[in-house]
Amino acid sequence: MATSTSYHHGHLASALLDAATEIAGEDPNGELSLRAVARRAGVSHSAAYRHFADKRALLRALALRGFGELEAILMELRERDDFTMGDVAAAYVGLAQRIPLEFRLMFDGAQCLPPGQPDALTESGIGTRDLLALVLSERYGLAKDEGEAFAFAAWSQMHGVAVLALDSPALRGISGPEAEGMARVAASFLEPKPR
Amino acid sequence: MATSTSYHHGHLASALLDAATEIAGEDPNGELSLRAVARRAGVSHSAAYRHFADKRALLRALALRGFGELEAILMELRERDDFTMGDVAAAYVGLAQRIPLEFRLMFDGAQCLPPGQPDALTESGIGTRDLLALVLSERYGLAKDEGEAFAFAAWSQMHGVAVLALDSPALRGISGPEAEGMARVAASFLEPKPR
DNA sequence: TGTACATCAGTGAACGCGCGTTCACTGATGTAC
DNA sequence: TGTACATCAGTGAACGCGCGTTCACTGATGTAC
Repeated sequence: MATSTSYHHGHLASALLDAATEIAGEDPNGELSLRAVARRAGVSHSAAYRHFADKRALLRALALRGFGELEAILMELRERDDFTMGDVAAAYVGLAQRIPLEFRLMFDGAQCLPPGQPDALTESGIGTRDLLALVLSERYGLAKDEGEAFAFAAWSQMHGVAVLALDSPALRGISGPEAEGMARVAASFLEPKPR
Repeated sequence: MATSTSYHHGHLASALLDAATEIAGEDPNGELSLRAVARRAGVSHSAAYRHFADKRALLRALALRGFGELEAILMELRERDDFTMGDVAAAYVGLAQRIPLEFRLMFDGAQCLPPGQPDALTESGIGTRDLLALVLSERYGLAKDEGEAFAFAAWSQMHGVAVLALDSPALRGISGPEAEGMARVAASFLEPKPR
C-alpha cells in the first residue's frame, strides 16, 4: 500500500472527503471549492478528477456519507425501546452541528445533483425517511399511515431546528448543546401521550 | 418623476429588488449575481452601487422585505380568532414557495451579513419570532413562557417543511399546494386540544 | 530474479468564465439669481 | 422666464480574482514472460 507521502496516495478519494469535512469544520459557513479541498489533502487539484467526475460528484459523495451517519444514528435509537422524541431530535440536530457540510448537502439538490433525474442521493433521502417512520412506528405502536405522517411531522421539526441553528442570523452562534436543548423542547410538543 | 426609459430611473433601488425576485421566480435554485439583477432591471451593473453599498446590502434588503411579508401574514392571521396551526403552517410554507429567494435570505446569515455584529436583519428575525409567539399565545390562551416554547416548536416545524420542499432532492419538484398540504398534516400534530 | 511494458494515479500549466468592485466619465435634474 | 452651476444617478471600460475543468506529461506500480 502506498504511504501518504508517496507519489501514489492510496486513499485519495476518501482523503478528499475528509479534507472537505475538515475545512467545513473550521469555517462552517464558507464556500467550499474543489481546489481548496485538494490543497488541504496535499494534492494538486486536478488529481481530484481521477476519483470524481466533477465537483458535484464529490459533493454528492459527501451527502451520501452524511445519510450513512444519519441511518446509523436511527439504527442505534431503534435498539433502545425507551427513547423519547426529544432524544431523536437532539441526535438529529447534533449530527447537523457535528458535520454541517454533509448535513447541508444531504438536503441540497441544487448543489449535488446534475440536471438529470432522481438518483442514489434522492433514494438515500427517501430511505432514511422511511427508516425514521419505521423506528417511530415501532416505538409508539403506530399503523403505517399514521406512522408516516407522524414521522414527517417530527422530521420537519427537527430539520427546522437544525437548519435554523446552523444558518439563521437570529440563532446562529448558538452552541451545539444549546441547539440540542432547543430541539428537545420543540420535540416535547410532539411526544405521544402514553395510553 | 423620471419615466422608466429616461436616463434617471427614479426607483432603481426597488426595481433592482423586483428584478432579483423575478429572476428567482424563474430559476429558484440558481445562483443570483448582482450583474444579472442589474441586467434584468435594464441598467448597467455599476448603477447598483448608487443604491447599495455592496451585494450583501442588496441581499439584506431582500431579506428585510421578506420579513415584512411574513409579519403581514401573521398580522392577518391575528385578525381571525379561529385559525388552526395548519393555517399558520400553510401560510408560512406558501410564502416560501411564492418568494423563495427572499425566504432563503431571511434565514441565511452567511450570505446577508457582513462579518460584523447583529444588525437590523437579526432584529427583524427576532421580532417576527416574538410576533408568532404573541399570535399563538392569544389564540390558544398560553402564558408567556409556554407561548414562546410552543411558538418555537411550531416555527421550527413549518420552517422545516418549507426548507425541505424548496431544496431537498427527496421533496423538490413538489407543487406549492402539495407543500402546503404537507405543512397542514405536520402541523396537525401540534394542534392544542381544546379545553 | 530480472526485464519490458501496459496501466494507473499523480502533476502543473493553461483555458475561459463570470464575478464583485472601482473609476473617470457624462447626461439629467433642480435650485439660485 | 432664462441662464450658470452644483448635485445626483447613470455609463462602460477595466481591475484582479478564484473558480471548475482540460490536457499533455511523468512517476510509480504490478503483471507477463
